[in-house]
Amino acid sequence: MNPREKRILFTLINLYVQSAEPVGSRNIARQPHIDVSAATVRNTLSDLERMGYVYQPHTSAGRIPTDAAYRFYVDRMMKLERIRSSEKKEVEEAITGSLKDTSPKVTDIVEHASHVLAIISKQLGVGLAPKYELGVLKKIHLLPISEGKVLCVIYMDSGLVRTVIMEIESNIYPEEIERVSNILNEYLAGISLVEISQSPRKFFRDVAEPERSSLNFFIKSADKLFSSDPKEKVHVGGASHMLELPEFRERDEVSSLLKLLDDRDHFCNVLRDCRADSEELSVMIGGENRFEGLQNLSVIVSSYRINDEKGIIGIIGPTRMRYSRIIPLVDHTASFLSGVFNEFGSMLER
Amino acid sequence: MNPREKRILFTLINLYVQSAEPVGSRNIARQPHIDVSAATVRNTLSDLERMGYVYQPHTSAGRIPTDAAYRFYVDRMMKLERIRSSEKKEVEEAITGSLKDTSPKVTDIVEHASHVLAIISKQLGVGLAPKYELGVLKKIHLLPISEGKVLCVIYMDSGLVRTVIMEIESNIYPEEIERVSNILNEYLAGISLVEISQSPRKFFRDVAEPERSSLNFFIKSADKLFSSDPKEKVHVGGASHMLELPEFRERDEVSSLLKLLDDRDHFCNVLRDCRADSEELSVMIGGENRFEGLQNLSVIVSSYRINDEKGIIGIIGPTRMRYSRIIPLVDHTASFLSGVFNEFGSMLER
DNA sequence: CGTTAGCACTCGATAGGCGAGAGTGCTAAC
DNA sequence: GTTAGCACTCTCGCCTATCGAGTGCTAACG
Repeated sequence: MNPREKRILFTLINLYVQSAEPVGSRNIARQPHIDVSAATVRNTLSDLERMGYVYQPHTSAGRIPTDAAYRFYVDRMMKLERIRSSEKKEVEEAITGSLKDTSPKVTDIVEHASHVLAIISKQLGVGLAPKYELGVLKKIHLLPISEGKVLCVIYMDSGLVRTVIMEIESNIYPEEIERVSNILNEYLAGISLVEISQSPRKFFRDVAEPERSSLNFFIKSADKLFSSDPKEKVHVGGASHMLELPEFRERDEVSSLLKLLDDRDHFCNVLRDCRADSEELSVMIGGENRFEGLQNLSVIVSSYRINDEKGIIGIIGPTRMRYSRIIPLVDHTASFLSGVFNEFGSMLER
Repeated sequence: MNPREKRILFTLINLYVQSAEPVGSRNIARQPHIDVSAATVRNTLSDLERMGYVYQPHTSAGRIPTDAAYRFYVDRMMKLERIRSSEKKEVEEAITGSLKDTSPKVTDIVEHASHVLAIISKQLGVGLAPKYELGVLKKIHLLPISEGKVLCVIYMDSGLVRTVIMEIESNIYPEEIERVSNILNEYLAGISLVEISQSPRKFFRDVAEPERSSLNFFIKSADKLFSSDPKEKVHVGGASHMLELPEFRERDEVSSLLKLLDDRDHFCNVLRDCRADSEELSVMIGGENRFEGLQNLSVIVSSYRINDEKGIIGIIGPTRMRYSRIIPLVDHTASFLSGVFNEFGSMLER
């Protein structure tokens, strides 16, 4: 692609992002730094169309950028804007503010963060809490609470704490539980929860009787204890802003958006899919998304961290989006979240 | 209202609920049990209009029932249908199925229940977890977990257990915590959380030094411990079905629906408002709802119980709704939920 | 006197026609 | 290689005509 083609494509994308309407050659020629006539622009546009960067909704309409054009724009053309200080402040205050809640939870903080992203970007804000079972176990505490029930307090290396109620046979004595508790800590500390839940038995090979058989009640429930919630904690919000955008004038678009909102489980997969590679921030444009409801949408997500546990935060909007503005916004939000969790993570419940 | 007017209004409502289109006199006259001519029906319709039970969207269109008509229908005319056994089964399986999850939580079960309601009714399913602070404290357990942090396990009379991490000054010794724990149990068992959080001091009037001053760290955080989550756990789902309904052909309707979905907090208030009176099941029709986004929607909710704690479950749909079918559905779901919680409540985390 | 048939009238929805405007591709001149 | 000019295309909004569903009113009927 030669410099002029680049310049013209760049201008076309900017104009289309602003107006949401097919951009004509005259309109492009009028812009600064173009310095050629509309006719020349037309020739160039025709070339760009053959290369697959623009298309016409019908003959005798202006051009619209394709997904490929946005991809090229994001990878090779745009210059990221500096995040506006007012927006930066807004994000940071939302996150630090949510720390002041009664017993702030990780999920709640992530929810706040995704909410503020939705507001600022006027698009769909999404947040996914970290997969807690990727973290490493630090300590485990068994606390008999009633006949046949034990409260199991799981301390993660990251400082997170989670409690689970476990059912056991009622003929197990408190002393036995105490003993089991000690063994567990001896053998499981420093192991990630995934590993433990996958094959709990293998860690206790060299435990002899009678401790061995006491362990059984624990092993039975181990997969339940350490496997992830069946339902991941995902938060989506800000759909009402999206409705204002011209791309949602058609019912079908709205419909596929709502379907997305309804099916949380699927939604989680979509997000995880976007983050399958391990770069920090990822941008999926239109058809690059596997899920069909997202064909006309772009997903901009970044991961934040609580020690070994990774979560996802970002926005979803139409492919026609101010990438150069939104990307720094999402990026900053994610890294600020990581920072906060790094500092205060150990005070948080899941 | 004379018998004929009643009969005609009844028929009109049924036809309108089916078709979503203004109902004409000929159409009514054709129906069984009417046995008068279209002209007579027209006269009657004119009377019903003067009484405020029907209206025309424009002259020379058929009639549409008003909110008042639906109210009359629900209160005085309809005969509740028997819940279909297939639907009954669906509801019950969804709820009992969610009990088999890893460490099932009350909120998750309620979410499942509201989800299945959404599916069956093809409308918006809503579920609100109980306000846990209305329940009565049974026991409290303080567990030092690290420098300056105490895990506080709260056992409710209902069998629910909740854990909160509390921060304390780091110069408090484990033995002191133990002592405080004993005092707390002595003085607070059997009291509802609301009461405790409102004025924690008053319960410890006759505690003398030195225990007295040890209690201070607890009293300071008491309101945090026992007050409700700042954010109530509400679940809404099934919006995509709603979009199919003809009432959502207009953008405005969709827009107000999405606004409702976005503002969870407000939404909780709306639901609580519906349930302000303490009847079991309540039906709010269109304009009877205070919140403006609900003017064209009906809310059918019922409360379920976990001992002293009350939650809400139900559906939201257009005023044009099969009340006689939906009401028993919601009713059964709520009472089945109560039954399940009554039986298994003590095994559940919040 | 309540009920009914008949009729004129109203109004929304639908389809077709028309002109304006925006934009293109092509050609020929610079 | 670039540009001006031009014929052509296609959408969009607007207007009009037509159709049909439904009403209210009136007069006749039992």
